[in-house]
Amino acid sequence: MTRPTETPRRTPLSTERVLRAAVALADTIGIEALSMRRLSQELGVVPMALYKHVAHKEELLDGMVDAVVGEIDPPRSGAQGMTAVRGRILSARRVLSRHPWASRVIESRTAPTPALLAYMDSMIGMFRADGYSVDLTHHAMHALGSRLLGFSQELFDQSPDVDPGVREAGLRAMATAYPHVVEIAVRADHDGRSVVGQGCDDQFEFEFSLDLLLDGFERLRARGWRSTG
Amino acid sequence: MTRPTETPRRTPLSTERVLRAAVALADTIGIEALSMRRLSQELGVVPMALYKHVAHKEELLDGMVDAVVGEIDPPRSGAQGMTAVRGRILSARRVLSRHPWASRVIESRTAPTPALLAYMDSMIGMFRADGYSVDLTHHAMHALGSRLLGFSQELFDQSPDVDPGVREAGLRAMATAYPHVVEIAVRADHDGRSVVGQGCDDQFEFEFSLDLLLDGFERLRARGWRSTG
DNA sequence: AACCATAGGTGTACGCTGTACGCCTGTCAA
DNA sequence: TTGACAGGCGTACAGCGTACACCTATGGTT
Repeated sequence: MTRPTETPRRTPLSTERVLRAAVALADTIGIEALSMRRLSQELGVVPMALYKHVAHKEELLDGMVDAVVGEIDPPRSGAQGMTAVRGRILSARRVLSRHPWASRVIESRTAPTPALLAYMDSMIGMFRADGYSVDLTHHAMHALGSRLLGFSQELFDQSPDVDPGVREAGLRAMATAYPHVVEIAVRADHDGRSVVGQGCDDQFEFEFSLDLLLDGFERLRARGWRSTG
Repeated sequence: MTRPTETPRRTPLSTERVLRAAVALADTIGIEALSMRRLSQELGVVPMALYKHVAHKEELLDGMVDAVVGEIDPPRSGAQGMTAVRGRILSARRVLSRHPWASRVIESRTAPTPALLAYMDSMIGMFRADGYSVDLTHHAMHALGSRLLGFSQELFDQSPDVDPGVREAGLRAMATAYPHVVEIAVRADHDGRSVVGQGCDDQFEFEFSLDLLLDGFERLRARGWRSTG
C-alpha cells in the first residue's frame, strides 16, 4: 500500500531515444547549451542515467552526427553524373540548415562516423560511375572537402544585423580603415538578388562555388588530366 | 628589514605579454588544454590577474587570432594579379601550420577581428587591382571562404596512423562496407607522391583546389561574367 | 615631504561542467 | 524461490570561467 503500482512508469531510455532527444534539444537551445545535465533533465531522468546508454559525451556527439547525416536523401534513382552529385550535396545542405550546430560538431570529430563513411562512399561511387578515374575522384573529394556536406566554409556568417540603418552606420565607420571590404558590402546591399541591408544570398554563393568546382572537375576529366603527370 | 628590497620584482604583465604567452602555450599544449588557470600559472601569476588585461577568455582568443593573422606576410611588392593572391594565401597557410589551433579558434569567432578585416581588405584590393569587378570579386571571396587563410576545409584530417600494417588491416576490414573509400585510400597509398601508408599530400590537395578556383575566376573574368545576369 | 588615487596582483567563492563509483530496485531465467 | 542483471539514482570530485573584495606599491599633486 505504501507503494501504489500506478506509478507513471516512464517509458525506458534507449540509445535511440537519447540521441533523438539530444538532436532535438540542440536544435532548440543550441549546441553550446547542450550539457549532459540539461539533456537528462529533458528526458526526466538523473544525469548519470545517460551513461548507461552512451559511454561519454563524445559518443553522444558521434551519435548525433550519424543521426543527422542519415537524414540526407539517398541518391535519386533517376539522376546521374554531376547533376546527381550536385543534387545530393544540396540535399545535404538542406539537412544542415535544419541542424545549424551539426557542421561545428562534425568538424570537431576526429574520426569519421559510419554514416559519414557511407555517405562519402556513395559520393565517390557517383563520380566513378560517371567515368571519373580513381585519381581525379580522389582529388575532387579533397577539393570539395566539407562542401560535400553542404558546409558554407565562410570565414564569418554575416551577422543578421537587422537594422539597415545600424549596418550602414557601421559600414561608414569602417570605410576609411577597410575601404575594399566596405565597397563589396555596400555592393551586396544594393544588388537585386538580396534584401537590402541583409548582406548576401548564402545559397547563391554556395552554388556559385560548388559549380565552379564541379565545372573544373569536368574540364579536367575531359582533358584526361592525371595528377602524377 | 623584514621586507628586503631585493624581491625578484617580476616584470609586470601586459596585454601584449599575456597574448604572446597564450599563443606559445597553445602551440605547445594545444588549444583545448589552454585554460585561464593554466595560462596564469605559465606567467607565474594568480588566475584572476589575467582579467586586469583581458576582459574575458573570448577577448583573449580574439587577441590570439589577431596575433597569428598578423604573422601573415604582406603582399610581396613585386608580384601582381593571381600569382600574388596565390602566394599570399600560401603564406597564410604556412602561418596556420605553425599554429594548428588557430583555424579552429578563428572559426569559432562570431565577429571578424581587426587584423582579419585588414587581411581581407588587402586581399580584395589585390583582386580589384587586377581588374576584377566588384561583383566578381565579391563572389570570389565567398567561394574562397576560409581557404583565404589557408584552411584545408577537409572533412577529416587523415590521422597519422603511423604503422602501415595497422592501416592496411583497417582498410581491408572496411573494404566490404565502403569499397569506394578504400579504393581511393589504397590508391593514395601507392601513388608516387606520398610516402606509402601515409595517406595523401595535404599541400598538393590544397594547391589543387586553390588553383581550380583561381582558374575558374580567371575564366569568368575573361568572359565578362556578371552574377546579375 | 606628505598624501592619496590608481593600476595591478591576490584570495575566496560560486555555479557550471563531465563523469567515477556505489547503491538500489524491478524484471526475468533457472 | 532465487539470483543475476539491466538500468535508474545519489553523492562526490576535479576542473572550468569569473564576480567581488582586498591589499599594496607607484606616481602625481599639494
